[in-house]
Amino acid sequence: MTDKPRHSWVTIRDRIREMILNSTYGPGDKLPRDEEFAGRFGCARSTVHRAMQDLAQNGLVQRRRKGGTTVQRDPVTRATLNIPITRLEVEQKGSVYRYQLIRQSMQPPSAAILANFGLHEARPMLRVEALHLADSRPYIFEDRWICLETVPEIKDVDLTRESANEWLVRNRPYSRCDLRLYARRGTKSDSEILQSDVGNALFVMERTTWIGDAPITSLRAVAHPGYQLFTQG
Amino acid sequence: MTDKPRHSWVTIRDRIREMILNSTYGPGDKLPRDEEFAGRFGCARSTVHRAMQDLAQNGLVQRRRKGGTTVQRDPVTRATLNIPITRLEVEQKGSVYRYQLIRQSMQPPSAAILANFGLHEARPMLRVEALHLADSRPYIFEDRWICLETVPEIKDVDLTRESANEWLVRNRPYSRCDLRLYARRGTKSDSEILQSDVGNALFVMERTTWIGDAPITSLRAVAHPGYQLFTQG
DNA sequence: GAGTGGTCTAGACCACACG
DNA sequence: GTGTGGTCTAGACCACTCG
Repeated sequence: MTDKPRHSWVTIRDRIREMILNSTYGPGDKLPRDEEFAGRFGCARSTVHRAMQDLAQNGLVQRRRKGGTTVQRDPVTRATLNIPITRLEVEQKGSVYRYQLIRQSMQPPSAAILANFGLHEARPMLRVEALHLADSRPYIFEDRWICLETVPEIKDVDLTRESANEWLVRNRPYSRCDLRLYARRGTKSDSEILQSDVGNALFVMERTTWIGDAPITSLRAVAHPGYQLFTQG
Repeated sequence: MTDKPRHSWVTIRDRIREMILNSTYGPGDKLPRDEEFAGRFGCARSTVHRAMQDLAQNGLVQRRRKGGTTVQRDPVTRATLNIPITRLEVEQKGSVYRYQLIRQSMQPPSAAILANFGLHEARPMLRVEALHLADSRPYIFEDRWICLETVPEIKDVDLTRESANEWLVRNRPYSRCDLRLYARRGTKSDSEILQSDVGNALFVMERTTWIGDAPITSLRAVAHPGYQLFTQG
């Protein structure tokens, strides 16, 4: 039955948030300086800073040096997607995972892939097409390009045994990730690979990653009909 | 041409990340204590803490009191989606936004909505069906339920003028948001509202929000064919 | 130039989780 | 119990940016 410490940054955050909610400070308003809040709450400035850091991260306020802290005028809904390794995703659903390499070859990247990376000149890349299966049924088909300059070791990996997805996630942390999600009607080619009806609604995820400025990989993953992507757990 | 301060937490973070990348510490390995790193780098422990906070947030390491810091065994790709107010999304694309209220009524929530909220008993809710248009073409159709106990003021809002989306985002910050994304074939009803062909692939976003434990709203938004959802800018 | 947030430090204590 | 991360403090200086 212990109370929350009066000066915990969580408490401070909730108090400030409460003031925003009850319109003590409305959208676009400037909040008091951190130091002012610190004095008012009887805590250290750094505690207010920690609270503000959290509010800013959740998009409720905006902070600028000299400009101060303002209540976000047009809040955005922020949601964090956790995209696990496909094998683990399948296994966590209690299904048996299987993986199948379809094609693998060195290719000059298509214009679309170059655009994803924001590159102006072609670089040597490895293209890998593979299918992830759950209980022997097609789960996700991925068409992936890997930059050989950034990831030369990939040439020595046996991609018939381990998926590029898994190897990369385990061995090549990225510093930036672009994501694009959309729905698409299944083509004849989709239907053959995913064993689904032509014209079915398919969920598509396009993902491009970099380490620093160096491109790592860009892929289009097409999921089986019925696939859903969630936030959190 | 100023160098980055030797003890900036960003520098410390990059150094630690580098050690993880070059396999000084591999997946599952335990990292030295923060204090150990601090001594090694010649900085304060809190600086190491700040660096670790960032690495943990990006899913590269996992931290536990007493258990120490370990390199994440199965990294997850984390992507943050920014979902703006629909009106702003449309306007930022340079299109003219229009909004159309289709239906509005008090209704007992369906079982699916109750499940979204994790509620066991029905509560009074307002159901709002509305269409967002871009350049007079259907953009997103939303079917929304709003909990009247949590948001009683919504009864006094003129939803023919302002969308529930906009009013809620501006006036009801949330503390928790669940998101579910998937693709679905358009039904006859979809095709009429969105003026698209029956059977088209539609992108669906289901979103449920709470403030504390109190349910705010739960909605299903169906986008026009061709809609894409991005990360960041 | 000057005001505000961002960071770094050194030290203290707390809280959780493992043995 | 005990070790580790989490937090809080007080103070100093830095860096961005607005006027």
